[in-house]
Order: sequence, then C-alpha cells, then structure tokens
Amino acid sequence: MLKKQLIMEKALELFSEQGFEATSVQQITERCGISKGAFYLSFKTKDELIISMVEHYLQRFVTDVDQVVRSSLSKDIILVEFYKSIFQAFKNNAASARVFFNEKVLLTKKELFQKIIAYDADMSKTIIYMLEQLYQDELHETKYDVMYCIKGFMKSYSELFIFSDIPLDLDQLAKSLAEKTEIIARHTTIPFITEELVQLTAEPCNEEVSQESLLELIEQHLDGFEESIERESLELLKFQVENPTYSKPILKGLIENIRLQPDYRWVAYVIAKYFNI
Amino acid sequence: MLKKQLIMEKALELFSEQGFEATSVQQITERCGISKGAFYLSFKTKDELIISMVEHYLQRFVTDVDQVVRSSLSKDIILVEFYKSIFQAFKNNAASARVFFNEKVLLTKKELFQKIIAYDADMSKTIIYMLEQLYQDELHETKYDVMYCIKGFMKSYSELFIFSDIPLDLDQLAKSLAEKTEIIARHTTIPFITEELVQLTAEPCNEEVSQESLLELIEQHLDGFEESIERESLELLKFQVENPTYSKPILKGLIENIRLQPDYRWVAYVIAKYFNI
DNA sequence: TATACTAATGACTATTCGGTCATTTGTCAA
DNA sequence: TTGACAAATGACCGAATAGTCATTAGTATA
Repeated sequence: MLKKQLIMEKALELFSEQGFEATSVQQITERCGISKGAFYLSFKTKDELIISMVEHYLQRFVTDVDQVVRSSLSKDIILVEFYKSIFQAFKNNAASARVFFNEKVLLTKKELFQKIIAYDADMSKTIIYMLEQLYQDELHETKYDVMYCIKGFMKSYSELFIFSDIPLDLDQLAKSLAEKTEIIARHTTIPFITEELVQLTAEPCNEEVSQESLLELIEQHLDGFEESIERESLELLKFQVENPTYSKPILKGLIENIRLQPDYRWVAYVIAKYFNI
Repeated sequence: MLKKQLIMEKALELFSEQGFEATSVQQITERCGISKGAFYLSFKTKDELIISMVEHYLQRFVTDVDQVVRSSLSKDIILVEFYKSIFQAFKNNAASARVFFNEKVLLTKKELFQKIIAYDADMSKTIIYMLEQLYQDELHETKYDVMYCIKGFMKSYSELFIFSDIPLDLDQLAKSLAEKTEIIARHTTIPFITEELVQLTAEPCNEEVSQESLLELIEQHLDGFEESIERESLELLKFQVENPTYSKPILKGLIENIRLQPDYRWVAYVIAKYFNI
C-alpha cells in the first residue's frame, strides 16, 4: 500500500515534467529505486496507474471544495472561502494540476474521458448548489452562466499557479474573484447557458450511483479500517444502503462521522450523493 | 507545398482523435495515401510537423482576432464582434482547438512551450489594446483582471465547441459574453493582476522582433509571391525595415495592402508589431 | 528514343516500449 | 539450521516506432 503511494508520487513528478506518454515505466521505477517487476506487483498496467492517479487527485479536489460549500459558513464569506480552497489546492498540488487539468491526452482513453467529465460534472453541481444557497431565486435564468464564469475564473487564474512559482496572496485573489462573481451574479441579464445545454454536455455521465457499485466501494474501504466509531458508522451505512430505515438526519450524522477521516471523504461524498443529502 | 498542407490536414485529424504521441508517422502517411519517405521530404522530423502546425493555426487565430480589434468598428459592437470572431474560429477549427488548446504535451517540448506562451502573450496584448480603446482611463488598476476574465470566458465557453457538436447561436453567445465583460469592467474594484505580474508570467518571451528574423520572415514570404501590388508593398517594407524613411501612415498603408492576402496576414501582423503600428 | 533529373517508394535498422516470468532474496516459524 | 512462503528482481520478448536509403517511377528535354 505504501509502495503504491511512492509510485504514484514519483510518477506524478515525471508526468508533470514530460507528460504521460513520454514517461516510461522504466523511468518511474528508476526514480522510485525499485525494479520493473515490483511496479507490476502494484499496478497491472501503466494505464491502471494513471487511472488510479486521476481518481486519487480529482476525488480530493472535488471533496475539498464540496466540504467548504456544504459547511455552514455565513453567506458573505462563503464565496471567498470557496475560491481560497480551490487555489490552495492548486498551490499545494501544482504538479497534479499540470497533469490532470492540462494533459488532455488522457481524454483519448475512453475510460478516463468518462471519469474526468464526471468529476467536472460533480464540480458543476457543487457550484450550482452554492449559487442556489447564496442567491436563491434571485438568479433564474443566469445561474448556469454564472457557473461557467466561475469555472472560467478558475481556469484562467490557475495558470498563475501552474506555470510559475511566483508567491501569491491567496486571500487577495479569493476576495478579488469573489467580488467578480458577485458582480456577475447581480448584473447579468443576457443568459446563454440553459439547463438543457448543461444536460446535453454532461449527457453520458449523469448516471446515478448504482447500489452495487456503492456497496463495492464501501466494502473496499472497510478493509483496513480499524475498529472505531467511524468503522461502525460505515458498517451501519452499508446496511442502510441495502435496506434504508433511518431518517435523513441520522444518515447525515453517520456520513459526517466518516468525513472526519481524510482518506474516507470520498466514500462519504458518494454515500451522501446516493441518499441525496 | 500542397503536399505539406495535405499532411498537416490529415495529421490534425489524427492528433485530435488520438493525440500527438499516440499517432505514428505511418498512420499519417496512410491516411494521406503517400509513402513514409514522402513524409520526410516535407518535414525533417515528426516534431517539425507539430511545430509547423502550431505556427500555422495559432498565427491565424491571433491575426483573425487582431483584425477585428484593430478595425474601426464602433465601440458599442466591438466586444460582440471580438467574441464572435473567437468562437467562429473555435467552431471552424474545433479539431485544431482540441489539439492546440488542450494537448499540453506540447508544452514539454521546450521550443513549442516558448512559442505557445508567446502567442498567448500576443493574445493578451490584443485584448489589452481593445480594453484601452474601449475604456481609456476608466480602467486603471483592473485592466489586467478584466483581461484575465475575458480569457477565462474564452476557455470556459470554448468547451461547448470542443467537446460537442451542439449547434449554438454565436450571436447570442457573443452578446452574452460582451455584456459580462462590460459588467466586469464597469464594476470591479478589487484588482489582483498587476502589470508586474503580467510581466513576470510572460518573462522569457517579450523579446522584440529582431531585424534579422523579420527580414528572414519577409524573404521567406517573397518567394512564391507573384508580381503584384502586394509583392511590391512587401519589397518596399523590406527596405523600410533596413532603413526606415517613410512616415507611419505610409507604412501602415503598405502593411494593409499585404493584409489583404489571407496567407500573408501573419507577416503583416509581425511587421506592424515591429513598427509599433 | 535516349538521357537526365526529380519525386516517390517501402524494406530496413536501431531503438524503445510495455509487459512477463524464471530466478533470487528476505523473512518468518518450526 | 532448515524449510516454506512472499517479495522483489532484471534479463528477456514481441510489438511498434522514428527515421534512412538504395531503388524505382515519372517526367521533361534534346
């Protein structure tokens, strides 16, 4: 398990330096100080490695931002905190960002294409949720345009982190973008992005989480989870997936228990999605 | 010369389907219906091909947009026309966009990295020029932020063209984004991007056009340019580069003559940059 | 028709890659 | 010390790649 992490770390360095295709398994194993065979004990193929990496890093990104948005911060600082969490993530993981937000070669691998689009859709939903909390009915038609603008701000300003090491004032950046978002939300009158359009672009990937795949995910995370309140919570939730009896508040509480463990935030996120919480 | 274009066209198709690294020279020649040897008569290496392609497509993109911005359109429609030209380009060249705006593998090739950053800097300058024309002194500190927002809008909304074939109303889109830009420009009070920051990010590539390299570029374009007013104009400009005597209006007129030929817009653009016109 | 020249071919080479597997090394309990 | 098991190795394989070059096809001139 530690070996896997080592490989993923060193591979990330190399991918961000040279790109995925241009990096050989040999190079990865050399940088890790292990043999080629050892690599294939951890990952069945080179593709499985990149898929694992995408999952790992995008899951963290999505859950980090979701955490902020779902928190009960007061309305006047939530936008600032939202941007702060995003650019903090870019700052801490500039290498990942270089690889996963730019290397669209990944998109030619069908399996990954679906996944990346799905994570993007998750992010869109999170943003829309935030906008609904912030502005309720004030935004009717322009909701999706504001969302596109926010994503545009992210893409444009993230370059500062990805292509240079200039030290930046995250607070100031977050405040500046929060103001811009506020302005766009308050003044836009000509919408372009419709709900239908959003549906169309996300077409193949708005599939619900299936019960089996969720159970499998939970099962997977129960291994190597020592006896604790958190483990018990996850076990209870597993039964609830098969046969729901608890009320929403109880379910939410159990999910929050799990969310406390950083490595388990993703399961928490998916379960919450499953129960519509 | 025709062969080169055929190769670039077919290569673009393949790159946009599979990515650069994953496409072999064999595949390209097969789709062109030529032999492998014939490929190497047109391009010395596979890298030279991708570099030529980047030059070709990004040059057109930059000059197209610059054309609109420098035109004497009235202020109230220039923003709309600006966005229209950009998304028209995305629509017409969705394949190029897929390759050159997304495949950042290209950035790992040092030579290309410089070039792409340089084209990006050109685009930034064009946008800043437009903003200065539109708002003069009204934007002091927020000029560069507005520019970043515009680039963000481009990045975010271009996805609609790159990842789907949904028919879209370009006029409506341009109007919507022009409004957003207007709103941001009028209301932003908290700047983040400073002139210094822009300098830093574009550091290695704000080198002036050198006289020699410009002469070389002109020489290159004089070949295969039949006798005509345009050719004479270019020859006159060549002498002017070596020994400037004409006044700005005359220079500008000569440059405009050349700009009429679509294939020569790039030379025109570079000469104009050289003379600060 | 003969000659001279260019354009085009595709078999070939040297190299590199992802992935395998017989073998070795390390680590326990007995 | 022994033996049994798992972890790790790296030589090796087939496939694929970028790039070369002796040869051929095509064309224009005399």
